[in-house]
Amino acid sequence: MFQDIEEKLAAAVESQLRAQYNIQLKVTLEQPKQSSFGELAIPVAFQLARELKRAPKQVAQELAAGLKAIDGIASFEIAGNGYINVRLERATYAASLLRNGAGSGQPVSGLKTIVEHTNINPNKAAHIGHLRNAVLGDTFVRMLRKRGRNVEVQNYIDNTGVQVADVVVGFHYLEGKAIDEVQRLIADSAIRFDYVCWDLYAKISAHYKANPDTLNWRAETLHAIEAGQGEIAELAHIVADAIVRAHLQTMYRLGIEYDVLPRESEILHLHFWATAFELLKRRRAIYLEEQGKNKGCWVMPASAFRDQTSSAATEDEAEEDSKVIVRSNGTVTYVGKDIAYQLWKFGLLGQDFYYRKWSSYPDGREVWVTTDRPATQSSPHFGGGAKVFNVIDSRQSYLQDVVVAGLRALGFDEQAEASIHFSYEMVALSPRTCLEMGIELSEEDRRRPYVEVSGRKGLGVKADDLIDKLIDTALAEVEDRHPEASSEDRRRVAEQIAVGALRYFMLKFTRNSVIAFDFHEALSFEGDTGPYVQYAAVRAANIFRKYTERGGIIPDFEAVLTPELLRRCFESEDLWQLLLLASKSDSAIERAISAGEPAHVAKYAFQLAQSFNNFYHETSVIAEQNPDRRNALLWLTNYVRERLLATLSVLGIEQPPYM
RNA sequence: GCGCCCAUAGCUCAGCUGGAUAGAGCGUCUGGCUACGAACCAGAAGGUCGGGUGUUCGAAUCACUCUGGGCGCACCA
Repeated sequence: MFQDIEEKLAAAVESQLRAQYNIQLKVTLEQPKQSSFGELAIPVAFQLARELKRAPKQVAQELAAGLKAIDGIASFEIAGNGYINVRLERATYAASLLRNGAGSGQPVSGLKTIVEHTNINPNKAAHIGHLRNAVLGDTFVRMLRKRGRNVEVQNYIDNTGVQVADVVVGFHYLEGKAIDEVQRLIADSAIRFDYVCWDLYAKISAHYKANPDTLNWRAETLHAIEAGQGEIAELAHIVADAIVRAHLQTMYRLGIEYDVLPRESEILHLHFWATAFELLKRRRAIYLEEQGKNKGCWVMPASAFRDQTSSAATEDEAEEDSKVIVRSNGTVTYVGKDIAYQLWKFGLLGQDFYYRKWSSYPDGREVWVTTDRPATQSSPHFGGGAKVFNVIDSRQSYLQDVVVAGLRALGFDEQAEASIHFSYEMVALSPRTCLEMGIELSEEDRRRPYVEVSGRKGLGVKADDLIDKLIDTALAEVEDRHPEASSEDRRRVAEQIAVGALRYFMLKFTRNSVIAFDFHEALSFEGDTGPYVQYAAVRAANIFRKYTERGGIIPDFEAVLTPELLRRCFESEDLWQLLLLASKSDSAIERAISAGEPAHVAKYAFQLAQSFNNFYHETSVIAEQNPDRRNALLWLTNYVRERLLATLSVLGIEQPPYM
């Protein structure tokens, strides 16, 4: 809603600039420093002043005088040394919000955007680092979908890599377990298979370290997996599938769903790489190295993915920096497979996977998984996106650069531009949390600001443990506050609060700040947290519940709220500011999309909740004696509630029935 | 050695792509529950935006540099 006014105003100023000064300029609008200055500020006079070589204030005055009246805008004022501040017609604005209702998102349209996230190695339980990835990705997807983008969610499964192989080594060589024994572990509901693998992975990693000679187990296992035949390959499949199921379950606890699970095994078996390899060779994007340490490998020259400015001093150095794509033994590296996969995402590979349905979510969404056998079911069409966001932590930016360079070297410049590494910093552990968890720290680590999670060492906070702990903490509080509710009911509310707290916690930090995970902070439900926002929504809902319980009738707002009534109501600065902020929800989401920053949505939700809580405290709605004013307050409450709920749903957070 | 990221209140972080007097939350101190339930609200204290130089009407924001931290730079993924 707010965007409409912004667009109208910017367009009016731009045409005025053309008419008055014959200048073509893109006008940007700002929020005034203080709300008392008005609703919008135009700083364009500063830019103009330079070109016209005149004082900004004078230019602003001239420009403002020339601006014609715009519907919905009350006044232009000159302030500071050259701002043009804009005031809206409050009643007109409120009336348009009243007419248009809250709006219900945008219809889906346009070219496909692919968002790839989660991508956890299917060899152990998910941890908090994976949660950041999944919550960021999922929220970004929700933002895009809310604004009408056509989005496909992919969760890449590396089921043939070293990490899976290591757990298989653990079962097969270290513990001597046969397939049926492992299957019994998976089927046993009393144990968490992904937790078993978590420990086993740490165990085998330690074993390698103590007995380097046993590393040949890994090589043999990898070989068997790649060949895709025999007991070891079968075991790998069984383990990976079971872990993927566990991961999807963990993520579903947070409301995270996927459309398709592309697997590395299919990239291998359907020979995606062979196709990509031919392309790369034909376009001379890679070449066969004939000397140096990379002799016998197919490599991509460093010049393809490094800045030209930082070119190596000598050719030898350039060779050192080039990236091996195919090893001297003929096997392809991870990056090579990733180039093939990225090509497929854009529909550039010229071949496709087969698919079978993996499962369905309660809301009806289906997840499909790739297979190497012709399908028996007809599936949706996957891949072929126009834009691709890869949610991958920033430590892999070098590899992402190589993938993009691969596209560019093949002449797919447009797709290279449309390949976005949606990067984020890692989640580490605060030293305090390490101590709480009984993790021993060296003197050096203790002084660090944070300690890195390590799957190999089994060092980290498991996602499900954290969720369980959050639920327990919330449940204790809910039981205390609502002894009258049934225990299943309280459990459900505690779960909603836990998810709200966790998702918000993962989103409140901007992407490039390292999260030093701290239990004390993550388990907090006060202040800048998800439950704070949920609480505001619950309070708004309570007003309506209490009002109708006491026999109040909710009027037809459009019929009873006259322009005069709206004008009087929003003469109050506080009420007006609340309405205004609520009306900015879509524009907040749109801005967050262009900034690629889900944290902005979380911040907005918090501000709106804060503003509403203030209103809630200051203004009595139900007890308001004047029926006209009461109706206006009820409408305002309802409007804010709808915007708050819409924003929460973009964050993947629900409003509990009570708190 | 090369590349990327970070440094803002005691702590954890925002700061809308260069704009007006730098903001939140936590913590500390003070005050507010007859209920639209205080997981809340109000107020106070707290800052040389790591240091320096530059760019211009204007810098937390851009450039350069220094300091201190983090992460990458495999024929692992």
